[in-house]
Amino acid sequence: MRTCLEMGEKFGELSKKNQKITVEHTSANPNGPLHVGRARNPIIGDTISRIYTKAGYDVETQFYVDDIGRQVAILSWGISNIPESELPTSDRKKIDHELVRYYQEANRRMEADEGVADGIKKLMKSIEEGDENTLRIFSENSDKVMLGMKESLERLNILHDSYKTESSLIVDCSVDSALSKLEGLEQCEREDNALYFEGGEHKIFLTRGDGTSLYPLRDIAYHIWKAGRADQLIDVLGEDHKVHGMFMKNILEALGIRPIPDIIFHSFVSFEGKRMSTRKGAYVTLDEIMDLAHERARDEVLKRRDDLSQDEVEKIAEMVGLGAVRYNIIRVQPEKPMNFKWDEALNFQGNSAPFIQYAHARAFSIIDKWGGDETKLISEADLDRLDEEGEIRLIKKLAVYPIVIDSAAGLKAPHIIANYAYDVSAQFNQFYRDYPVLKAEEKMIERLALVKASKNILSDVLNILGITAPEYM
RNA sequence: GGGCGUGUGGCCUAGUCUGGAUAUGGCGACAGCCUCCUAAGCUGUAGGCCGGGGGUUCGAAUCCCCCCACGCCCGCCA
Repeated sequence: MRTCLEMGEKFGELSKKNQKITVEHTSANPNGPLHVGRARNPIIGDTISRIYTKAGYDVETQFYVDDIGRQVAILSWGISNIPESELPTSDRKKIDHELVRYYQEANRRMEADEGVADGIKKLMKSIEEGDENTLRIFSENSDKVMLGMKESLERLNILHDSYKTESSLIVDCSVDSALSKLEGLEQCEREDNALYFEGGEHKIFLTRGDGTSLYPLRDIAYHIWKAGRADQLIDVLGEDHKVHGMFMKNILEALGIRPIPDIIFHSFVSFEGKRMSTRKGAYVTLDEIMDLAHERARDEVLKRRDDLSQDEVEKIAEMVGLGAVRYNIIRVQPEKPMNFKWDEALNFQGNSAPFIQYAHARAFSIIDKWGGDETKLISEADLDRLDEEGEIRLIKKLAVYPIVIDSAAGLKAPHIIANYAYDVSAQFNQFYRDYPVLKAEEKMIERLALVKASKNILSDVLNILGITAPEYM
């Protein structure tokens, strides 16, 4: 515990590894707003990045933008061919919400009308032929939707360090160079001039018969590119990419590329038993749930505080509401299926973010009321005097923090951090109930030191979860 | 049909890699606790043949085999 106090926020930080890790996450098709089904990916990716940073690695997070794929082609066709007057009104004034209407309507028309399908095919073809005008249109549309997604992610405290567009891999010939490497592989063969990789009983097609690239090839090019810039790669992918991921690793291995990515697969968040779909418009958007969480949190704040300014109320509502959303998703192992339920996502009690935030606020409040010199706690406290059961239990809980970081990183299991945060909070709340601090007959300094150490860890662990630690709530 | 994953009280969940003693918590329900540092808290009660069956073992939620249910994938889409 002395170490914990002396190190402050640095406690739990593992030795510097001098290793660069690139974490790829989110990488959602820029065709519309992020929905809750997709939100699991960025939350896992961002948390794992923060865990690795804490574990001593140099982490870069990256969003792989599919700006030339079919989804953007459909979106672009819609934007160029459908007048806004033929669309339903947008559910909110936000660029990704507005543009997704074109995507959805284009999908509808594509199914009903072969001419539309052909139009979209034509777009795909010209992008593959390197038509600069089409590329410009695609990137513009993709950028616009990305703007909206970034805004949503930022609100959730998720920022990518870099973005890599698929088109850039074609333009700089990374795809061509990957292709020539692959052609030399004995597992690669051609069928009607289309190159494929033979893996078990599966054929993974890398190019079309006309020589244009397919997603697996471009993804390999991307990973070769990434491998040249990092010591370790982590990808966060949905479970629908399992086969793809496995073959990509095999292919990279066959090419002798290193590092091979470690892939964290997560299952989807379904809604009312069904998978969410951007195309069909069957989803709850991330924006929607963030707004609702904020509102719910505001109600809760107002229920118990009448002494705060409106500004303060809104600030707390944002911290608490969004914390609840992030926590609810990260607390469960990635591979477990989740069924989205409003009352769980907006749960503010028990195993939830507000519970942890509340413990932090309590700890902060004690230190704040005391108002002394915190640095003195380290030198003046005789920590051996903290020998009562509840004190010892809390100290032990705090002490394992570095081990928790290490195993969460090693197992690539962000939910371990969430569970730990809950455990510390529960233990702190029991300590809070059983042992007076400021009114302690003796041991006040010692207990203050323990409160301070708890507060440090709580705020640090919340930070790893990307959740704000409030000073009061 | 094949591959991968998931299955733990009414609901959600930890533990499964690395087997160990009465299986972890939460929500909900019920019963309590604010003259005392924030009750978004705390305490107690009820609720579980750990999907089913077989096996390995002194010992299995955990390892092996079979089966069942659910999800994802099985395109010259991504």
